[in-house]
Amino acid sequence: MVATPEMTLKNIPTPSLSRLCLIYDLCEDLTLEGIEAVSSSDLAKRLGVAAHNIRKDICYLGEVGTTGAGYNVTALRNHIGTHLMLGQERRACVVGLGRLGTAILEYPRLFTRGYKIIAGFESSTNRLETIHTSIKVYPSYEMTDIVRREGIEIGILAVPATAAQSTADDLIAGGVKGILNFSPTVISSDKYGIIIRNIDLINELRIVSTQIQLTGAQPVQG
Amino acid sequence: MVATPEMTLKNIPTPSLSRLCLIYDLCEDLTLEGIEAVSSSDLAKRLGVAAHNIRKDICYLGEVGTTGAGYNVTALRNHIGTHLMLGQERRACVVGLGRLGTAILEYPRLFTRGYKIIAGFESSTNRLETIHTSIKVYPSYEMTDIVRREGIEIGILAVPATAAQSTADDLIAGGVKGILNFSPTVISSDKYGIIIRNIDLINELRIVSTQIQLTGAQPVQG
DNA sequence: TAGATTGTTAATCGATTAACAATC
DNA sequence: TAGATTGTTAATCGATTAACAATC
Repeated sequence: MVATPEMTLKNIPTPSLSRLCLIYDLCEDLTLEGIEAVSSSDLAKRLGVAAHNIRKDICYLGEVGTTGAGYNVTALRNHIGTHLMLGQERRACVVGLGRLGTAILEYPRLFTRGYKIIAGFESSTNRLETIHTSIKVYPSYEMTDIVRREGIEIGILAVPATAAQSTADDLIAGGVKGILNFSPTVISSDKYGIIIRNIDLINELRIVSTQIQLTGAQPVQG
Repeated sequence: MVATPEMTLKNIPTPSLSRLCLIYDLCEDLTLEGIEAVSSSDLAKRLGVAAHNIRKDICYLGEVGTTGAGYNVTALRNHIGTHLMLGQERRACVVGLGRLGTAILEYPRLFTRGYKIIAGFESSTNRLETIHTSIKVYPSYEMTDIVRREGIEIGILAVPATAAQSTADDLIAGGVKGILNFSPTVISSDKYGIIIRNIDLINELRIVSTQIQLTGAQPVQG
């Protein structure tokens, strides 16, 4: 790619960003499988998208492939990792240690993929006492302080809907830069530069349900 | 909305569909809070989007509001529920009963929002013996048969990456129409009418990480 | 060389935003 | 009435798809 001054990484569409992250992780798997070279159509097949879509995504980060011969897996991974700064360890915490929260707290893949869970937080002290894990857990009122002290960048939220927004505010007060919210309500922040992603299990199921209806049977008349 | 023959529900963009499902659930919460009327800007504020976006979404389903007075919460919920057929009970199963799978299996909100978990499946018989729940659990080799017999429409996948695609194929062989995949790999189906949504925890964290970088510090030079 | 495959521009498609007439 | 707010069209913005020259 010929560098154009107006063209910065900030212009990369979020869907492209998501796919680039998937490619980054896929490259690690490919290396473990002993595969050293891939084409855009190989990657496309694995990710269920079109090959030109993949090429366009990679193209946002500049040239890395070889015309006629595809991509070297290691080079491609390094290329994406460098540009999107995915190589560095990220410090995170989990808030809300119910079933979902504890499942995330001890998910081994987090560590192997560069996410270090520094702490867990739970507002119920009774509940807190029943949790046995190698990761340190604290009552929620200590959250803002500990987040600041430990330099935690990302908060993973798994609290009830009613607590979600105030918990998010506390995390942001402690200095987190991003929140991945699994609580069943949309949270937001007006503060500049805070990244929030809302993932609601029920809503994901609802989307699947409606798409089943809409692609299957005839739609109801309006 | 004046009905146009070309305009079917199939044309609704997926992001709009997602927001409509959120509004549907939000209406239930509003009713519980005793709120009977909302404007598009009220809804927009709660969902963190623009008000005209909300109006446009609702507009896909036809008129339901009152010019100058907003929407009746109950009427709006019924309107969305009827058109997207969200009112009916949906039969689902969970495959892969590790920490995440069991957390989903017993998530109480599923039932209250219309999703009935009929069964859980796990390939390890040792693991299967340790699970104590009111929901019936089975070894995975029985999955295709039970899915067919019980008329299960949606499969929720929480298995390791290596097992994900073959497990999905078994679910589809049993007749599921949709799959919500939390396994850390993208799954797909060529079969017409099968809806698949892939949600990868690590990738969601990666998207947050990259967006933190891209909005925060200056981007690296390419 | 011939076949394969990237990088990149242009064209198309899709989604959001703006704007405002209608009207409660 | 005056202020508020919907429904809907048109305009803009964003993302995907098509196409192909370059070249390994």
